Amino acid sequence: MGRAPCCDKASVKKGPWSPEEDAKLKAYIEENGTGGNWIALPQKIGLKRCGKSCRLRWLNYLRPNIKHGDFTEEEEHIICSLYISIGSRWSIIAAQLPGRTDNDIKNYWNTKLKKKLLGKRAPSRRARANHQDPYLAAAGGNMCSTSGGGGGGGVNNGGSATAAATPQALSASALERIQLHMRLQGLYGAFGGCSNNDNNAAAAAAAPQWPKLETLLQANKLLPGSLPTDAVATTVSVQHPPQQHLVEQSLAGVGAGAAVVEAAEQQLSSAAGANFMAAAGSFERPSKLGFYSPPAEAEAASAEMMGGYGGAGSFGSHHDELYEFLYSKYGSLGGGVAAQGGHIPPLPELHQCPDGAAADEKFSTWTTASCDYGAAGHHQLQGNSIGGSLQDYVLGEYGQ
DNA sequence: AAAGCGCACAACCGCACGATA
DNA sequence: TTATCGTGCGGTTGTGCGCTT
Repeated sequence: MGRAPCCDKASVKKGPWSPEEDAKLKAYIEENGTGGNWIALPQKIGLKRCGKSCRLRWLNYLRPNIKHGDFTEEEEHIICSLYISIGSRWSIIAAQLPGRTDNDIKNYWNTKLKKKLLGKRAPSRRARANHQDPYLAAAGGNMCSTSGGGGGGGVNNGGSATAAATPQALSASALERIQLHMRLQGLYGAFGGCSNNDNNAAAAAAAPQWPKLETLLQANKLLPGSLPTDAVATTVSVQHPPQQHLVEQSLAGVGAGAAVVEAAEQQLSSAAGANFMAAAGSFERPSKLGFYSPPAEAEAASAEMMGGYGGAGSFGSHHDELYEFLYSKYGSLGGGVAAQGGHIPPLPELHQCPDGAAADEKFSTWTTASCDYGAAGHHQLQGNSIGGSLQDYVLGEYGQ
């Protein structure tokens, strides 16, 4: 038995909202709130709209303190970092950007930021149906393989990879995240052995370093001088104090640890942070994260990864297909090849929250750091080594 | 001038989840 | 325990505008 539709589709109005409808909805909610029932709301105020449509209109457009357009460089950086970390969880990303809606960020990513970072044009709708993006192919397909035949792709399927975690099954989103990670790490330079010269050249030509990274590095002088530049990773720390919402970006080098992050927070709090603080009150923590439930194997990996933090049982860990793929490929999340003499150093691991606070809810990520929603404004940077595994994967496939 | 095309944004749709009866 | 409902999320589609040919 299918579920009943949320409203009578025949009698509800669709399409753009009129100013009158907006005014009605806004006035009512400002006066009475939603009443905890979006479905019933349109009837109460005489709108021929679906409750879900009302909710969307309010959240994305009519709500106070909504910002549209003009994303700052800091916001772009946060979006990019979080996209690599957690994928297309737009509501979580939006929660880090006060005044921004998930829809806004999603649109901005799909129409501008992705192209800007990956140096590609979004395929036209017409072309989407049967066009494979060459860069995605570079990241997860057969393009650069020096050993595989056709069809199977250039990814080693050995080990304990399961069907669900095979590279063929990796989504475009996961492959995009690999690409972005590589690009931010400058890993495209490691593709010397790539067999497809045309695509390799295209990738190199279209692979500018993450444009804001160097700028931020120079502006904030966060890195110890001894660190190699390609050891840089981006991290994002997030703070949710009750009275303020502060997002800070930091750049941490290998071994720099909490002190560097803390210094970054101090340096940036007067700049980027101030902008976010000005928007205090407009931020709502997502009440539901909708995390994908991992299989037992990945759950065990979580416990391993979270060693020292009390095990998986104390964490609301988030896993995704990329995480599972890397785990199935390496059996653990520690960097191996790259860490043991590879010319690209492992990513930094941050094992300590800058303020040492406990967090009540966390989601781990496969990148170098994750953002946690902490109780009472606490926050925590959680390190892991998935970035190392990712580098192993990349180097193993393309760089050797 | 008009058609084609790409882009940006708004809105819709289906699904999954949590709450509750 | 199960069915139902409301809500939230992410992917997709619709639409209007401006630019190009």
